[in-house]
Amino acid sequence: MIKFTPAEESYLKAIYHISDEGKRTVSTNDISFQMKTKPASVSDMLRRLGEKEVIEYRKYYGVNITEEGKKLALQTIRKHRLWEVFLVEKLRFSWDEVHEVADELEHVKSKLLIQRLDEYLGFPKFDPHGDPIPDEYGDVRARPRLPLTDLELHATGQIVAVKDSSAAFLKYLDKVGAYIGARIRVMEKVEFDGSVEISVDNKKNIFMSKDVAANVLVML
Amino acid sequence: MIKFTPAEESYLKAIYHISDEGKRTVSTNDISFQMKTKPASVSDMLRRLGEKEVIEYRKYYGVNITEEGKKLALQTIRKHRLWEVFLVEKLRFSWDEVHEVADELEHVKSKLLIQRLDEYLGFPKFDPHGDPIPDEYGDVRARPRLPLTDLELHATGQIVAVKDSSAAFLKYLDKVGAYIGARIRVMEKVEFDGSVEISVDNKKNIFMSKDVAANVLVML
DNA sequence: TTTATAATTTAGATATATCTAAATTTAAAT
DNA sequence: ATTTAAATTTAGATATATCTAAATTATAAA
Ligand SMILES: [Mn+2]
Ligand SMILES: [Mn+2]
Ligand SMILES: [Mn+2]
Ligand SMILES: [Mn+2]
Repeated sequence: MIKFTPAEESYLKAIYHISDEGKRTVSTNDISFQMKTKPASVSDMLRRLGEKEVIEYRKYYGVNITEEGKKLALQTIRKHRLWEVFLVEKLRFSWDEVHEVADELEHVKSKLLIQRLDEYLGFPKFDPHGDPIPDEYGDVRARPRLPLTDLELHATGQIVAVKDSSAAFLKYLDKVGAYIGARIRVMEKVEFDGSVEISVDNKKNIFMSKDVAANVLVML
Repeated sequence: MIKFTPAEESYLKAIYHISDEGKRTVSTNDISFQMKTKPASVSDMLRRLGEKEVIEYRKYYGVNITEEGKKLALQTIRKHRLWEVFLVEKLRFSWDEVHEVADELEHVKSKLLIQRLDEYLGFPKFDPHGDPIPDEYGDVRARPRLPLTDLELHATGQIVAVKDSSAAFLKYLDKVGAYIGARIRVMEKVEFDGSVEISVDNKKNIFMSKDVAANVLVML
């Protein structure tokens, strides 16, 4: 069994996430941006991850994650999301406080720990941001979801996830009263700036700029 | 605020534990043994910890932990023991499975996490091995405890902790039916080899070699 | 097709954390 | 008071993970 350092796991996770956003090949700069490290540091890491065969690395042409790499990344993502559920469900963290802590907890090495945590949490399928939790084999069943901006006028749906998980964005959603699970209806669409007005749980109405709405993911 | 790496925290914890066993001054070799690293590595770390003023380091003469260092060590010990309680109480780990995992979890940096964990666990005062959990200011109220070997014939008491926390020893105690909280009475003391026979909860009798009994700590 | 720009890699530096082997110091024995 | 042995430190090496500055490569523009 090859061993991976926390840094290697984090880079691999980043590469997986970027791949998952549609890009087949991931560039050094993409990773550099995501990881907040310099491109030079990324190049060095890519060489090492390539040697460990979790990515295919062609100098100057970017990387593709291998099947082996995907599995590993999904294990780390699984741990990250389970810990996020734990922090919110058991330790009363708010959804904007969990990410940094989960980024540390995800590297703790113990298979038993994660099995038991999963069981203790009741085998949750989604994390506090609505993202699916891979099973122990790395299988993820993503539910179909689309940005709120794609909904037609008068369409109804349910908020199921957020695209941006930054504390700032999440706190803003809290403030206006948007949350995962909320039943919504598009009350108005402003052509001019793409902003929308939605009703939440048939109770209150919320105005959202296009930027905000684009980061709110819904299910019909 | 000076920052400390996981390795620095671990060394400091080791130095604290060795100091706590009576030694005022801790030697390089003592630390090397405890940390399972070479004396050369220890010397290097001591230089760094000395610069950060958590220990007083006089070359060739060993180290003394400072007040600042003691505080820091106790914070790490607090985290370690709270996580051990979590693993046993919530995740059904056995007491011989928790130490290595807690050794990783103790380095996760989040004040809120530990506050909430403490609260979630109901502010436990002792870990699964009977060791006291320092409060958030580093105060420990150690209960008086003595090795089972010190008990007189026919004396009664209660098992409150173990001195050796190795998996092998803990599993052995499980096997013979000794546990923290057990009410015991010394039924026989063998002069020849120092072994003892004790009754547990007035139900069953256990034979213990001197070596085992010396690592079982009791309260009268 | 040449040239310029942007992306990327390499080289060399710093910091942490470990090791082995050699040098040094302290403490014990003669 | 020497000598020796044990403990400790230093020197030099390796591995990880980062950086800045310089060199290289690929791609877009002219
Ligand atoms: Mn997250
Ligand atoms: Mn999440
Ligand atoms: Mn422990
Ligand atoms: Mn313990």
